[in-house]
This record gives sequence, C-alpha cells and structure tokens, in this order.
Amino acid sequence: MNAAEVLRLHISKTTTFPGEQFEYFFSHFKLLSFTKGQALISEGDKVDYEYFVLSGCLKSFYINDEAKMFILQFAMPTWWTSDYNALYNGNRATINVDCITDAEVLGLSGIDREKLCKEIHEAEYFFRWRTNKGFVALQKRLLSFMNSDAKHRYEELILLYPELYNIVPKHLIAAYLGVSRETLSRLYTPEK
Amino acid sequence: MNAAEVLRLHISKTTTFPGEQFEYFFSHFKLLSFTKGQALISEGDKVDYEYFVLSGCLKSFYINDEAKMFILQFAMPTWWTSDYNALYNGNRATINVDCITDAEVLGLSGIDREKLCKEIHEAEYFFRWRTNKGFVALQKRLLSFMNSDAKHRYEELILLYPELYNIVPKHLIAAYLGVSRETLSRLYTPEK
DNA sequence: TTTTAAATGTGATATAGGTCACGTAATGAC
DNA sequence: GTCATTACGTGACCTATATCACATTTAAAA
Repeated sequence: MNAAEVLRLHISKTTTFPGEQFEYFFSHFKLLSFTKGQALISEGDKVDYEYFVLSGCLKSFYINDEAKMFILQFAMPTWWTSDYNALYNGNRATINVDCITDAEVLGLSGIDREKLCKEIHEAEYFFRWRTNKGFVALQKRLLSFMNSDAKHRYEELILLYPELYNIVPKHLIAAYLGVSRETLSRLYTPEK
Repeated sequence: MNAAEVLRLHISKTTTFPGEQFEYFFSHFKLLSFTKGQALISEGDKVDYEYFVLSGCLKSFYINDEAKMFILQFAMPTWWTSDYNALYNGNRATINVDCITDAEVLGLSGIDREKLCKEIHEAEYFFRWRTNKGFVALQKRLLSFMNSDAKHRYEELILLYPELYNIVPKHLIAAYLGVSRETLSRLYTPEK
C-alpha cells in the first residue's frame, strides 16, 4: 500500500472527501524518511509541520530541568504527532519528537492544514474529529494516572498496544508511564 | 451581558460568523439553570448535550470502584463541559458533571452541534479550535502530573485559576490534583 | 437557635515508588 | 571479533503521599 492509500484509508474511517478532493488534499503532504534516533522536532525549534506516521515508531517527549524525560506519546503507523502547542500557537517547541526506529512519515505544514480546512469542509471535519479522539484518549490516560498504580498502567498500555512491548525499550515505556526504569523492571519480581 | 452576548464574545476570540449566522447558531442553544449540587450528567446516562457555562462553577469527575472521586475539570464561565467520550461516541456516561455552585449554562445537543458544523463552515472551525486548545491544555496537565509534586501542581492551579481558591472546597481541589485531602491540607505546614 | 452534616487540620503509621550504586546482558560500531 | 554503548536487573535506603483515627471548625438544615 502506498502513502496515499494509507492516508485515504485512515481518513475514510472518519469521512470521505468528494470527487478528486482527496488527491488535492494529499498533494500537500511531503513524504519524509528518517532513521532511528533522528529528530523531527527539537526543543526551541520553530514548528511548521505535523506528521502522519506511515511506518516505524516515533516518540514525542518533554525533558525537564533535571534532564528527565517524559513521553507524551508513542506514534505508530496512522498516528499523528507534532508539538501541537507550538504548531497551533506559533510558539517555539517545548516538546521533542524523534524516531525510536527508522520511520517514514507524511509531513503537513500548519499553513497547508489551515488552507485545506478552509477550502475543503470535509478536511475541517476530519481534523475536528481527529482532535476529538485525541482529547478523549488523553482524558482516559489522565484518569489512569490518577486512579491506577504503575503496574496497572503498564498492563493497560500493553493491552492497548501490544506492539510496543517488542519495539520500544523498557526505559522508554517507563518514561511514558511516569515511573523510573527501576520500578518498571521490578513490577513482576515477587519481592520477598 | 445576556447569554447570546457572552457566547458571541467567546466565539469571537476564535472566529466570526458571517451575517446572521450567529443568531441561527445561537437559536440551537437551550438556557438552563441548576442549583448547587444538582447533576447535569450522571454515570450511566445517555449523554445528548454539552454545556457552555454562563455563571457558576461545575465539575466533571470520575468515581472509581472504591468510590474515590477524581476531578477531570472545573468548569467556570465560558468553559465547555460534558462527557465527551459518551457524547461523541454514543456511549453511556462514565463521567459525572454537577454543580459546585448555582449555575446557568447553555446546552447544545450533539445532534445540533453536528448539524451546525455541516451548515456553517465557521462553526466547524470554531469547534475544531476549541478542542485543539482543550487538547493542548490536557497535555500540559498530564506533563505537570508526571513532572511535579502535589505542592507544585497546587501552585500551578491556583496561579492559573485564582478564582478556584475561594469558590471550590479544598477536598475537591485535592481530587483535581490527584492527592488526598490530608496531603493537600499539610502542604503548607512546616512539618517538624 | 439548636442540631446535624460537611469541611478542614493533624498525629501516627504504612507503602509505592524514587534514587544511588553496581553488575550483567545485549546491541551496535569499527 | 573486539570494544563501547545502551539496556536491563537488583540491592539498600529514602521520601512523598496514602490511610486511619480523631478533633475542630464551618456551614447548612430544622
């Protein structure tokens, strides 16, 4: 399946663009390839793009004053990622995005997104729903943070995204769960 | 300022509806009054409405198996609230919404929201941006959860919404911060 | 006003998870 | 294949926060 087909299939779960409008829509995306470890967005950058993942796995993360990393999101194929605060509000990036594995993505600039949303009502509809879903998912994650201990959160994560278990190193999973790598490592030891 | 003016002013921060379209848009909202303690949405309900707060203060919250409450959001004037998972996906409510004080709100049904978004491109634009902002704010809150201790989170909250300090009882603020009321109460005691 | 219930404060104690330290296994570079 | 990273495991100890219990203060109801 080529990039256009992957994106069309993804969008078709929410809406359908009439006539040739998908081709026009798609023409605004740039196909980009990155290698493991490469950064798409680094703290302090001007952020002009958001990314739709075709293959591979990315992470978006925040680094605090003590150089501790907190992972906001793993981005697998058909996921979107960026520093949305920076992209929407024209701020400098406070969040980093880089590659956990080699990856192919489609880049869409904020300018083109707004242009497409103006020109194609269905595009605006699509992006509204995409963010709706993201919002609801984030709310669930926040609740799981407040409600559940590390072990429970870990099990929820692996249940929801079993792929991550093999692809993503454990210390990154720990950084997503908000626990130290030592604690994650000890979750399944009987401990006396 | 009447309800229509409050809503128009709120929307004008994001976009402007051309011609008479705001009046048409507004005609789909129902003005509703509630008293302190009254519920707008209870767990298990069918959720047909979202609410725009005109006056007073609401909370949306989740109750876990051990009857512990976690507050997702305080809703002050010009904030929107609902169980968005239930409203968007047609599920039963898992989240409750009720009144911390007497409150006036404008209710908009999910059906009318979708109708308005279809009919008025600017309405779709508005709701897309509203959710964008909500998403970014939630992401910040999640980071603050992972990064900061209870005291820091408390200070962030009061700095951002000083009104809450007087209006909202401390045990509800604790439920928002994800700490026990005892811990919140102890934050500013020198402790030995 | 009197009574009842809700909100808050505070001590004592328990525990999940953090931090530091060190060792081993796996992966990648040359 | 050797060397250097990076990932992972585990012990010892520390700390923030939870929980339970009870007192006190404030607000609502009768």
